Amino acid sequence: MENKENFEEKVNEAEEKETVSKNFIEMIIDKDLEEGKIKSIVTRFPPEPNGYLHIGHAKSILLNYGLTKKYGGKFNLRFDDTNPTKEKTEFVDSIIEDVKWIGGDFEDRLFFASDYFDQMYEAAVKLIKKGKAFVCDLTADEIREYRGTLTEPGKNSPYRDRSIEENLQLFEDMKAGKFADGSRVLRAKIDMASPNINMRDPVIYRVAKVPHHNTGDKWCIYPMYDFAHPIEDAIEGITHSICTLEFEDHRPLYDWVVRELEYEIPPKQIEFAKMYLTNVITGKRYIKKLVEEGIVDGWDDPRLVSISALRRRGYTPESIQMFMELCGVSKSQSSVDYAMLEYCIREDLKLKRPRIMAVLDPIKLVITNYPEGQIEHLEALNNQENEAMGVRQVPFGRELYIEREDFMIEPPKKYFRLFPGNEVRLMNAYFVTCTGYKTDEDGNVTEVQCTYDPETKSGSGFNARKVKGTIHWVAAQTTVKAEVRLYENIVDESKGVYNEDGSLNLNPNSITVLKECYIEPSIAGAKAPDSFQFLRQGFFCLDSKDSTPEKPVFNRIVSLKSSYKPE
RNA sequence: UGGGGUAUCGCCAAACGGUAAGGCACUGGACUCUGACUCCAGCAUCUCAAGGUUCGAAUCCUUGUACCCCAGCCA
Repeated sequence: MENKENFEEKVNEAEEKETVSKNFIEMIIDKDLEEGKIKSIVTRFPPEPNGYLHIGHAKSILLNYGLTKKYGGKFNLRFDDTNPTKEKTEFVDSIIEDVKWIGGDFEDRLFFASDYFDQMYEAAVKLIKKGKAFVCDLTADEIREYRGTLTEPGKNSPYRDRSIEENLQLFEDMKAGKFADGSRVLRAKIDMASPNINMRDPVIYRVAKVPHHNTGDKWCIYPMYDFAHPIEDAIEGITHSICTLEFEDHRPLYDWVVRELEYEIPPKQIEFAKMYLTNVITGKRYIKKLVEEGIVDGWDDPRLVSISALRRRGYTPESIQMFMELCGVSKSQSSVDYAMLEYCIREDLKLKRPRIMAVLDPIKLVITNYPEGQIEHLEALNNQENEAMGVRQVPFGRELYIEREDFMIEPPKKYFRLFPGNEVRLMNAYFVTCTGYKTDEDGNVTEVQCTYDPETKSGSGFNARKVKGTIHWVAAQTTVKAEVRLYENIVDESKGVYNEDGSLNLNPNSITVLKECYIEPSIAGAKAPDSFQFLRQGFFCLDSKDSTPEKPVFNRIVSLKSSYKPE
């Protein structure tokens, strides 16, 4: 009796543990919903169009979008384009493409902060009228001096006590273009002695006679992030404005703006820790340099982790979504092992992609007892773990190519592949026994000779004897020639990311280009972004930039795991 | 030496006062027409440290320590 109860208790406990725990943001949302503060959630991804999106942005997109999927809310894409000196339409287009590709479905809710400039201007006027903002004539340097330091309070601007009327007039003049860039700014009137530097009368509007990618020359004054962002959020009815940790100090200012502007449903800023990945380069300065020096092939070089690079490398949106799910969300700064990303792409692709044979470093194998000129078509499963993917015919003949590393003249212990006298299985074909080999004058193996046993044909059910090794191959006559690019991490953290002089300690083997690879003919007709498992080697995709039907180029997305250790 | 954060396995990360989930990585073993996959087993007597409160502390209190962010008219 007692035992039975214990057992049931344990079962219940186990069931409880099945429920996935919520992250801290979901707890906040649950609470807000429960308390009736909001009826449903609205989130947003607010990039500034000043560059390409990378894996860190992917986390933000998927976090914000994922929350609205979970809670049945709405997700907006909003360009935070309040500084025309840094922004370009080119980036708007690439960001939209990347957000869609990664799976952030904003439906028809594509917005621009710049579309709210009128409302922001009105908001600024409202602050002035409340005596909560003033026009300041101090220069940028003077403002910095007046601001004080981390440990010393600042002091009030001499212009802080201008009358509301004068401020109103001056601000209107700023808008009318009567003042040069940098000559005057609008500042919030808060507290120059605040221990939080962001609260020391922050600048909220500046003059910049620069055309804007969206509003053209309509404006010559532009709002600052700290002022604009809460307004953008409020206008769109954002309930949870999720950003990264470095904005924690800005939250009091965010809340101040929301309060002074008296929004009915105040948006709430929540900060989470950025995603960092091991063994990758994300710094713009470094990437720019790598591009300029020709070390990488642009911002979408497959060794980089911009979204376009990941896409070109063969990562799928699903794999990246799985990755973000696995990583979780928290407030502790962390760096996720790149191996976790690799796990996700293998996991996503393993049942979805055909598994075919490709020889990357070919060496000829001649089956001396196989009829010359004969070509036989052998049936092969496209994916032995997913039979729905069907079968294909693979041509087999007397002359094949096998992987150079699958043959050794003098094998070490536990080497299961081909060596003189040893029998292995040619995958999808026959058992072959090595009978000899040829070398050139330097002793390099140029050809391996075997005999085959017709009884051992794949699928025949032959089981009179077994072999330890199975190797892949392609028939020499029908092969498709391709270039294959093998990638490794661009830096190795265990060896140090930086040299003593501050330059990057690059992995010299981050790319290996193999020009003469042979692939089974079923590959013909494939085009980017198609991807495949090359049996025993890894997952590969056609390169979207360089591959052509005449000269296919493959990128290695990720290798297969291997417990084989040579020696 | 101001303010704001964060510290739980090699790496992520749960646990919300009831006796340290899970994933990745790694290590064994089984299976195998991929040295893959899958399966099975192992992997924190302990939560930055030291005190304290409590029947009971990763969770509360005290005092420290380490790391991250902030002094743009950038976002």
